[in-house]
Amino acid sequence: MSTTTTDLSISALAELSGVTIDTLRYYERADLFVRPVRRDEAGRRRYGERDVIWVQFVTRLRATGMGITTIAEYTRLARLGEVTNPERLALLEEHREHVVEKLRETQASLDAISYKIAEYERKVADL
Amino acid sequence: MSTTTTDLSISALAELSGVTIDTLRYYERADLFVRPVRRDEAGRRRYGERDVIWVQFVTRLRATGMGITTIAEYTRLARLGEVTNPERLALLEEHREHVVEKLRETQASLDAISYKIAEYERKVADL
DNA sequence: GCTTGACCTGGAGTGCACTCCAGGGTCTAT
DNA sequence: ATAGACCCTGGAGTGCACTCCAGGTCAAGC
Repeated sequence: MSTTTTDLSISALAELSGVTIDTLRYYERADLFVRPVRRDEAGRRRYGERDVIWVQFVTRLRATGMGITTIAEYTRLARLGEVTNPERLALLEEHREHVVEKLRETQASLDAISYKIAEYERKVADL
Repeated sequence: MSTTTTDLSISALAELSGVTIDTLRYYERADLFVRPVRRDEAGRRRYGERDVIWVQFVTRLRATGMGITTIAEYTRLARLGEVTNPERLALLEEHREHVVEKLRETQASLDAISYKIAEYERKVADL
């Protein structure tokens, strides 16, 4: 048995996660990995299973609008270990509130747009 | 009775619509008004009721992620009159699809985050 | 042994939607 | 008639999240 279950190149992780190679490198520079990304003998990045899971979660955070610096802060806490669980919890809870609120607003705007669409449908049909 | 029901200064419209003065001027440059914004004798902008309604709708479109150029296209169609109703309808319907899809994705990501929050709650409680 | 392809680095460039600025005009109240 | 508030213009600057680039290394296949 090997110490790392998975062992992906950057292009493999890119394909798997839907994040581009450039963005993966950018995330690394922005300190969004909990621990330094492993390298092979030639200096190429090798990602393990935990990296895959991490990137997927980062993607969730991004998809809900969390900024890079906030994710970096979350990552920093994760690096410090279990003691920071309460802080990480608080951070995620606050983010969730933002997202829920944003969803509400988007839904409200969508309703207004749908109303407008209904108007157009009526007008177009009446021709 | 006057020909214009409302007659707002740019700061009044800004306050009313929640859009900054600079952004209102920016929207004007970007051609997001159906017809030229009226000016008083001194060259200052005067907004009527239709402008208010229009800006509010533009805000809905922005809030749901429609880009400035697409709104400009929608505006261009509006300028051409009722004949473009079918095109405007199509444009809004396509946008609605995008938004609905985006909402779905955001909700899915939010679910993943909520799951993570539940994990943290469990861990923090178990201490 | 040489090409091909994947990868590396630091740094520059991009697109978007604002947001700010300098320098100037005008209206109102004191 | 002077101060202060509000508005004007063209253009520059900002923040964010990528995205691209030049120039180079390295391993594998022909």
